[in-house]
Amino acid sequence: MHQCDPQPAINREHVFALVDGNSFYCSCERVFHPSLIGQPVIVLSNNDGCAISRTDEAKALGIKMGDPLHLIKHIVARHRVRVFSSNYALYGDMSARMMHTLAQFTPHMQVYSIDEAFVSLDGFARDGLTEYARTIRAVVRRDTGIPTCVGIAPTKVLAKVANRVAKRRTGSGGVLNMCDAATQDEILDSLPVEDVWGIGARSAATLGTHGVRTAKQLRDHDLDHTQRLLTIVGRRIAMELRGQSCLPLQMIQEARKQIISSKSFGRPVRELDEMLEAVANYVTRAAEKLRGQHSLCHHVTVFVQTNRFQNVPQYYNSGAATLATGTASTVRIIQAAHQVLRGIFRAGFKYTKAGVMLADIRPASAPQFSLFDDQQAHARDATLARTVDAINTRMGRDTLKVATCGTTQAWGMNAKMRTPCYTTRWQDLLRV
DNA sequence: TCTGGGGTCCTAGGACCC
DNA sequence: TCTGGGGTCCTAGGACCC
Repeated sequence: MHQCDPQPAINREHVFALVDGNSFYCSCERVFHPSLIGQPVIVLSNNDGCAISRTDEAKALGIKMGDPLHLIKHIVARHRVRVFSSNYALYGDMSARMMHTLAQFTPHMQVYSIDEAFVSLDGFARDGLTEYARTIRAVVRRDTGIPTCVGIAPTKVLAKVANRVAKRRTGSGGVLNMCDAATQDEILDSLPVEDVWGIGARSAATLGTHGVRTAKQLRDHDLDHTQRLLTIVGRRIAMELRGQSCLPLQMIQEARKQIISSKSFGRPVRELDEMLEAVANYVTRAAEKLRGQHSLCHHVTVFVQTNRFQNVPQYYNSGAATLATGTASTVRIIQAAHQVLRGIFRAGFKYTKAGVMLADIRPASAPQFSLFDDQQAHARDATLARTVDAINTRMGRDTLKVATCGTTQAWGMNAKMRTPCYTTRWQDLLRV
């Protein structure tokens, strides 16, 4: 019996609302630059590489998600597209405000990503759902300045569909209620199957060879066959399209099972010394996150790579080390990562990217020491890290750091069009 | 010159054990 | 020619998401 098989004995009706910020990063920029309203705006990925957020006006100019900036320069110039480097401190803070506002409506919500949340509307009167969603939208707009759309449906997958259609249909007022069967039929029939949440290009191609091209066709396809094609994941999606909820609201944010810090360099790196410095910085970020969720890691992976888009000598390598005792100590993890790096680094290449992954993550509350461990040393590590974190929280990131992180970071990333951190740094507060 | 970063889940297959 | 069977654990790779 599959865990998502229908359970007629219970047959509880759910209602999910998916609230999703429109062009979220661009909208954050607009909050602090009202002159951007009505203008084409894009926000770039790290190193000012690709467009990762676009307003409707920018989309209308043909700018696609992930388009490299240097390939759309002509559009940007001709139509005076306003371009911003990404400012994650600002977006993270705006996200927190949006989620805080949503939480005032119900404690039953799941923060799904930086710009969207599932909200449970179980138990609300069916005929008041759309109006209630309009209220939620209006309050988020009023209290944060962020425009949103809301999709309402009996399952998460359908709520995703409803949200997507609400964004596209002007006249929907930003809200679409897909609770009734007739609306579901109509919308799923006109939705390409690859636009369903969880169906990517590969799955869509597989389904296409069996004549399944729309969301409605996937919904009505034989479930066992769908599972043979797309594993249990596909079966769940198909069931959700039928209105049978298999993806529950996850209100608790579980601790991360892996933590990655990887970035392209602002310019190519050739020397081991610079690479050691970069890796030390990446470990510093990852270890901060690790301590932030009160975990220890037992495994660290390091990788280095050259520019895969250029016709130059290519090199990629990765290596890993196991930490006999779990640790969240920046110093200890840097030591391990540096040892791995020395093993995989080859001189003579122009490296453009490196990264660090922490894995085999376990709670710090129950550390397991090996027989020969110096437990007092680990306790000292923990105390040191706590002190450093406290100072950096108060005085700013990297006020205190490990010496191998260097001071110049000449390899660091570019962000030439970054707006100030209006909400998270005193010196960047708006003056009125 | 210039092409993101950080996650999750599932499955298959190998190693190992009894 | 025939070469056990069943279980667990781990890892790599695929697919997808925002």
